[in-house]
Amino acid sequence: MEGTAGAAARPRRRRKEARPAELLEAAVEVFAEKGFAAARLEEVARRAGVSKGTAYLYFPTKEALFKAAIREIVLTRLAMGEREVEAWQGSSAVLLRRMLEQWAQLVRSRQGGLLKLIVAEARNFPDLAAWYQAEVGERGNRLLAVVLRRGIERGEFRAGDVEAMAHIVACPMAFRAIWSNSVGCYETLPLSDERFYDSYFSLMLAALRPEPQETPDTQETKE
Amino acid sequence: MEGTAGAAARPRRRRKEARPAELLEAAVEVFAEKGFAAARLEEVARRAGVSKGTAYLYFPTKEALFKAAIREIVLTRLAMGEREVEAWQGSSAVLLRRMLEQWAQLVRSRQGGLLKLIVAEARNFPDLAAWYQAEVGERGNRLLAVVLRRGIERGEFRAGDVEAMAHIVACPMAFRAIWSNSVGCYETLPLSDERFYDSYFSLMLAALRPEPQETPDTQETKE
DNA sequence: CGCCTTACTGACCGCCCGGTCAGTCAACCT
DNA sequence: AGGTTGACTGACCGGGCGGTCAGTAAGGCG
Repeated sequence: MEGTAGAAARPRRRRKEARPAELLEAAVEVFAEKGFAAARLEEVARRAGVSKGTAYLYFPTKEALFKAAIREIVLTRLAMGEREVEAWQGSSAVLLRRMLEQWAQLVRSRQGGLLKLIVAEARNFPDLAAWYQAEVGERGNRLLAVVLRRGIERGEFRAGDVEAMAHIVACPMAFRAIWSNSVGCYETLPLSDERFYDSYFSLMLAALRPEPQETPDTQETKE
Repeated sequence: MEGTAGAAARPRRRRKEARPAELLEAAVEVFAEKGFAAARLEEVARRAGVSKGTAYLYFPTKEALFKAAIREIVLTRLAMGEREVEAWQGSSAVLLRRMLEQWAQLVRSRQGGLLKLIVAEARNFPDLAAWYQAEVGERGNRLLAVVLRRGIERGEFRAGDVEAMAHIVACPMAFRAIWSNSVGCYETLPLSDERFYDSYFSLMLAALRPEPQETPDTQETKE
């Protein structure tokens, strides 16, 4: 926070402890904005309030800084969600909605561009892609699947291929995370947050609703 | 096709007509793989079976080639869809499924990485982002909305915020288009195409299904 | 068959940025 | 205060790539 703002006329100061975190935060911002290759280390350093040389005191290469930034920011978020799911007492629909809303909040934050960054650089950093898929993608999906399974057992949701359903339920959020931090940055999104989330939750809950007792496909075509 | 494959020991040939298209195709491939900044013009030229100098005979700068490639590839696809929707006679659910399947096919093609490319470079090329949003994103969404509106009028789908619903229905496809051309390139996707599409179609059709006649939200409020 | 046009080549240039390191000065110790 | 450490700086280097252009030969024409 401090590095980003007060870069002007700063007297040279020694702050060994705070530097790495400031650099990582600045790095995620710049990398998410420009992509790895187009990002300039001098700009990362400037936003962190130090000179380029300083960055190299803490990270040996541009690539190391890049990977450290992603790993650093990503962790510790799912753990919170996992704890909440375990402790939850109320209805599964509300739990589901709560989780998605927390994700939405993350998307709007400073680090919202992270998923886009991963996607953009996956083919240049296959090891990073594999790590992300396993450690974040799959783990998040498992968490959602737990919620769905719980809802099915309680009779709130209809049964089905739980993991696939979890994945598809997550897709609109994931897509919005990517889109609103790329194309949506310049062209205002055609769909307001409110309309998007209203329709999103209502469609997903409708999709998960148990089948009606009679055959579902339009016995009488109303009109 | 010819440029990509037979680059070895090619005798120098004059083919003024075919060059631009070959260069554009190679360009989309390389740009989608590496991103704009990391892509090398020499590699684009090599895949098109020519030398770097030749590329500059047809496109003045790297950026011009980049934008031409995207615009070229993107167009003429929606028009087909629009014609099909207009002429369709059968059920809206089948039409919807057909459209999504055609999109899925496009994603698996050589140009599948295009959406990922747009997303990755949007912040470096704001004008391109705006153009894409308006000319492709919104137009595609309008097309889907037409299908939904048709389904609602025929009593096949439930009413609602049609444009928002169209957007959300499209999200899983869009996300898969991006993901399978980035992270999914190296880590095999945890969900097979078959499972994904099965659950996708079934969830979306369930979401669009008209409300049951009794009050939808669990007549006895448990919890 | 020889000449001319021009599509095509690839060696070359200059800039830009990742990475280095000799020097500087803030902070702490005594 | 003076000395010492080591966090920090920024000028510098070298390589790599976007972009150029003088030269080469394919192909058409008389």
